[in-house]
Amino acid sequence: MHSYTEENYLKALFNLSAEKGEVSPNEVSKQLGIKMPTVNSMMKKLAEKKLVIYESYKPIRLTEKGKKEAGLIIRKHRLTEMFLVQQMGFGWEEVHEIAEQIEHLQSPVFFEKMDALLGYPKIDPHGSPIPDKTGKMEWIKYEKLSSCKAGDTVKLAAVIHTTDDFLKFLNQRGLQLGLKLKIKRVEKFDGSMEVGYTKNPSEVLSHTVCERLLVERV
Amino acid sequence: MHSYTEENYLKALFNLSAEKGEVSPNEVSKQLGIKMPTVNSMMKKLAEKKLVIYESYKPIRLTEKGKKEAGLIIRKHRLTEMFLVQQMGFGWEEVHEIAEQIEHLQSPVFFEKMDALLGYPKIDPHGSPIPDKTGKMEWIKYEKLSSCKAGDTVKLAAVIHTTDDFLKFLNQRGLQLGLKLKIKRVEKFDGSMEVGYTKNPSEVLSHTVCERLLVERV
DNA sequence: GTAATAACTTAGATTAATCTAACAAATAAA
DNA sequence: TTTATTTGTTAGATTAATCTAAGTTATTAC
Repeated sequence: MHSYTEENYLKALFNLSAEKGEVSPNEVSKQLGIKMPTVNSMMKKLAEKKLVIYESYKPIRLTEKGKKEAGLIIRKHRLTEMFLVQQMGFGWEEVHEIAEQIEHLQSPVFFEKMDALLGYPKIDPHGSPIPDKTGKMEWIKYEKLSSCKAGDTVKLAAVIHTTDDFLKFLNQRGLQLGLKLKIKRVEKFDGSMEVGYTKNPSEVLSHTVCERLLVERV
Repeated sequence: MHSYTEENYLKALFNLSAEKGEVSPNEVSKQLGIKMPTVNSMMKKLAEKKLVIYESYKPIRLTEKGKKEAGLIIRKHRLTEMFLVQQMGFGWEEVHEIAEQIEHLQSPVFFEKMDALLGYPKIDPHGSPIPDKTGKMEWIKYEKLSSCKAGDTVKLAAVIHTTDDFLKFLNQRGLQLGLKLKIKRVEKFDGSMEVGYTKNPSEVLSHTVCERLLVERV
């Protein structure tokens, strides 16, 4: 359908515009590590194909068609991550790079098989929602750990900004999805938190970390 | 390392030159569905990279380096086919197309994991040997069914020229690897054979089919 | 052994995706 | 509000992979 390259732009646009619904060429350029003039001409091309709405000096917006296409690529990415973890035994910090490649495969049966083998999962190994077959995706309304208070007990539901380093950091501390955390103390001046959980009665997490952990109340 | 395109040329060269050790540009052109001038310039490029030996109006030969690279791609292809059949439940007629894409992924860990999960298989689902980690591959010396005689009992060991149609033909007749066949009759004038096996006491196979089935004596 | 055919090569054009250099517009700072 | 900075655009070049058209070399057929 679309080229490998176009798919990567669509994905970047989808992720970057998630909050505001629009992105600047500059952001896309930085995200993909591609120079602005290249982004510019690609946006013209995607606009031709009715995947984005784009006018000079105005922000870029995905069309409905563009959102759908992007959602379907992200679906393939997240299904793949789930497959790599659940069926192949990879760690959650290892799967992103592989999924970046597999997401571009053109083979509906392959992804349908994955989906079926996994029992039609709704989330990926990091707790991010897997878009449905129409490309639509919805985040469950989790709270950030950073917005919780001392005394709260919560369950780790998702991780955002999942770089390999961050995931390894969590691995080292035995922090995984589903883990029940008791918030023991919140440091006012820097927002760091002391939490306790099964394997570790006292762990201090920086504000930056707490901002990246999404939790459910228990 | 090499581009997707280069990899496809290497694979084609490997397969086409398997018997004689050399190929003509014309054969490559037909195999890949690419016009001769394109093949010509790609051969110059691969010669630059020391992957092939090529001089005008002479046949093309892979260098040792070229054979190794090609072998490693075929390794990835066949490991993938095995994975798709054994771990994901695909039929042997469905896997080629998917493997054509996955073989180009750049992720050693991914293929190592596959290999391990499969128990380091030596053959793919069609009985073709999987090259080792150095790209080397050896065919076990099977016999063609067509070279057997009435009264022989053999075991189906591999299938060659495995088009989807042919594999579906075999599926319909319950012919699968490992199956024990008794040769009941060989028709002299057209080389067709009547064979019997568990599910089917009498099946007539054309000479063309018998040429594509490799067997071991039992 | 020449002529016809097939195979091969060269030359030059095209498309996709990228870049740099230079210019234009919008935003931020003074 | 003028200037400086950042952001965005245009123009033109580059590389990889392809093509068509035209010419060249081998091979096959007579």
